[in-house]
Amino acid sequence: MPPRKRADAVRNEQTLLAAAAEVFVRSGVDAPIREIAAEAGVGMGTIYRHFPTRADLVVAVYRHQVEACAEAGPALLSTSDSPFAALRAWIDLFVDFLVTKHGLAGAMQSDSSGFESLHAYFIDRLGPVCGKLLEASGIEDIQPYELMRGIGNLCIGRDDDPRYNPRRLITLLLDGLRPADRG
Amino acid sequence: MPPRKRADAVRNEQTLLAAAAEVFVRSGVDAPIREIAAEAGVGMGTIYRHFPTRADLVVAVYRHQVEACAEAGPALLSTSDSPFAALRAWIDLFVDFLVTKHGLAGAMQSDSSGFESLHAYFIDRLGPVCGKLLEASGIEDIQPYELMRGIGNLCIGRDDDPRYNPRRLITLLLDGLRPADRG
DNA sequence: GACAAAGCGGAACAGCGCTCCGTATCGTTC
DNA sequence: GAACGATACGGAGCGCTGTTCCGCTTTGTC
Repeated sequence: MPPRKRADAVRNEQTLLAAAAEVFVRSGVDAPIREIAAEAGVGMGTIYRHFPTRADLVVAVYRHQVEACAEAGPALLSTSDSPFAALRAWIDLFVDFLVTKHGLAGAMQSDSSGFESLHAYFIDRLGPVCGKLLEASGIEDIQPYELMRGIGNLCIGRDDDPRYNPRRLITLLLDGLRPADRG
Repeated sequence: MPPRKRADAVRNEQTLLAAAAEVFVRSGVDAPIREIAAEAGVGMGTIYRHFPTRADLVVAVYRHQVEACAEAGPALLSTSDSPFAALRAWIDLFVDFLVTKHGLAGAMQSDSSGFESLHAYFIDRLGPVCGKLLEASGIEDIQPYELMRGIGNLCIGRDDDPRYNPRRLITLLLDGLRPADRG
């Protein structure tokens, strides 16, 4: 078994998560590592030891919310009027999540350093959930990966432009998917 | 009237355009300025003098193709079976353009330095064209800005993943827009 | 208290955008 | 073709990033 972690290491990890959450809100998930280190009052080495890649840090900060989103899938399926309504509601949650975390949607598509595995994490955790909802809705025109990536892409960019509302486009997409005999 | 440009300046500008086009293909539109400078065999100062921002360079390289796309709008309208078919064909051209220029779709949404005005250029030049096509198709659910940005966003990301095909999603979007009585 | 082991800090290096100014080239004038 | 101002060029240098690496500190244990 692995040796128990030192107390200061545990403390620092918590401090870092709180600091990162704060900085992500203020400056987006692309914020400089130095800024997060400063906010936490630790050195950069400490960040890299606890979270080797940027994606690790982002995942750690948002893990609870991703988990909640994943668990909401089956729940919605059992409480909604129809499977398709559940799908719509779930996608609403997903979009809420993406648009409230500055730059997260962009980071997921970014091929720049540190973010590669973010994409994979979201797909791994939420893809199957989305798949169940699609299946229950009888939608076979599209795979979960493609739908989620498309939705993620539509959420990219500044959200302060009244001319662009990703939800409208996502609604259109979903309308295109809904077979005629479903609500 | 402005003084005539020096011969070496004209020569360099041409060299730079050719070099940038080459590098954009090889390394995407995010390629380091130094790489373009090296390819052209000039110093970085020369690039910045001719093209003060990155967007200026990108626009200069692709101006002809954007122009062609803009002019294709009215042409398609007069040769297609229906206005909606023209819209679809035009969007196909637009998507072709975006997916063949590595990173261009991403750059248009990028809020990072140098690319801000790219977005504006595309909207200014192609937005009205798209607007005409929407109008002729009788589509009032969506504005050209929103549609173009949505399409652009859907084209973001690596294009070597068989699981994700932006055209499928764009087709769905368009299906959602097509009123029942149109082809 | 002593002593590994674990963890920490931040200097240092590399890559990038962008500026700035000494130098080279051009076009013109005689 | 020589001389000279205007124009344009090159690239060193600055600031900001990510990332590594190692001497020093703290911790847990005996």
